Amino acid sequence: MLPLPYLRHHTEEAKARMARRNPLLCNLIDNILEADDRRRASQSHFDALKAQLNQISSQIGQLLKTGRSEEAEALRREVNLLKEQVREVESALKLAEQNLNELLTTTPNLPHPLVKAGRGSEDNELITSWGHIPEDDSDRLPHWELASQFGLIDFESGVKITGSGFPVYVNQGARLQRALINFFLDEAVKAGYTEYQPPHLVNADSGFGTGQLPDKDGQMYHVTADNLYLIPTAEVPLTNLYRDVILREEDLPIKLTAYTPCYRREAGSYGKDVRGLNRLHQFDKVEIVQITHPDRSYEALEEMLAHVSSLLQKLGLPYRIMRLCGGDMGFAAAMTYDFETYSAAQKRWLEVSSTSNFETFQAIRMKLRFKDRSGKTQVPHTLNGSALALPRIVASLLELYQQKDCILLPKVLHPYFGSEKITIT
RNA sequence: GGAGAGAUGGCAGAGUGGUUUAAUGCGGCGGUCUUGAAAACCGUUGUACCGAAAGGUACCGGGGGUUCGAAUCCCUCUCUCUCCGCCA
Repeated sequence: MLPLPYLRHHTEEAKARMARRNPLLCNLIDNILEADDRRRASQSHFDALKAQLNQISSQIGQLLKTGRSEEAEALRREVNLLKEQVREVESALKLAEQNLNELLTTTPNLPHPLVKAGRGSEDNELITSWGHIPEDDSDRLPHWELASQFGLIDFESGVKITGSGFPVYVNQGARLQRALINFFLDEAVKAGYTEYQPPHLVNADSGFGTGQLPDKDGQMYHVTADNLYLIPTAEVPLTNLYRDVILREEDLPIKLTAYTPCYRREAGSYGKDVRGLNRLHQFDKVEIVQITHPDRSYEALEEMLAHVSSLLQKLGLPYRIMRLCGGDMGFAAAMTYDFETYSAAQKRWLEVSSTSNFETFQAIRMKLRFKDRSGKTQVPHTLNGSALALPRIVASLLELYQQKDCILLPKVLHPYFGSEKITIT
């Protein structure tokens, strides 16, 4: 949710920022400000009438107490007109609040001034890249063939027991998942993140808090019998731990991490882009989340980028970092960096991490605040990033490190995997 | 799944129609005292909104209703706890 005071006092700046997402969204800001004016007028009107009514009510109380019931009776009759007015103004106020709320909750975040205007992924900015893309390559196998050759993943059984997009990891494939999860979690804990195991189902309030609802209703699996949602990312339960909380300034920054499976319906995608591990309905991911002082959130974002980079470097995977343009960013983000690793057989880049600063957008929705040292209530910034999402890492690893009869694993994984390589069994 | 109890401020816990701007205790913060600390004592201590301010309004799990007036009465929903059943 956008901060109203900022919109009021920096309207043109806000519109300029919003235009980076889509110029057509700018009039949303005017609509919000108009709705807010109407709401405030209603509020004043209501408050004044209610004050009058309260005052008379307590007068009646006093009169009754001192035995002057005739006067009380007279006042009681008089007040009916006022009461009718209150009723009308109250319903006007509720309507005004609803209007404003509807607008506020469906308006996306303002991109940071550094974010380029643009429509989609073709407008994203390349920030940096690392590692060497192999060029030999005619006989490199794609990961789904390697997975089958080495007996790592049973896609067909997944289809049978659930449906497409639900792979079954087998034997060394399952062990590799566990190795990567443990490696990522250990690295996050080393970097100061507190490890959590949150629920995989969340209620609608949590979905709303981080901005998945109402924006992405329909992309989450919904358990209708209990009105719960399967998490699309650990960001949702982790960040919502701090929903409706007032922190102290010295509590910041808060750094959280969790491994969870992620569940996404991803309706309407088919074809070669979703082959193998490219796009799944269920996948594993280690997530990192930070809650920071508003003055330090972009430092925290840099720190998170460095953390994710170090993971990829330790795995030896070539990657590049893209800063998303306004049109390609998610609903709640003010700035997003995507990490993409190179798929040596598919010869394309695969997104393995998305790391974002949401500024106050989620915190306002969640009613997350902190008291600064002077005792004033302020809104902190929230950030999160994948560190990392497993399937495309596995795809890149298999394709990059494949040999004729084995797949050599990067050194950091040896102790986790219990072996230096994946072999044919 | 069955039966019962309950939901009040950071916590505990009063309050069943009008000095409740929610008692009291604990905790927190400030002060007195002290070499320092503890104890004791004094003061202070929720959130949001409207307003330049003075001040006002709302909030006692959510929503609705009765009433001049609701934490308190009525309806409804949700959640929590206890016991039983089932169960990793």
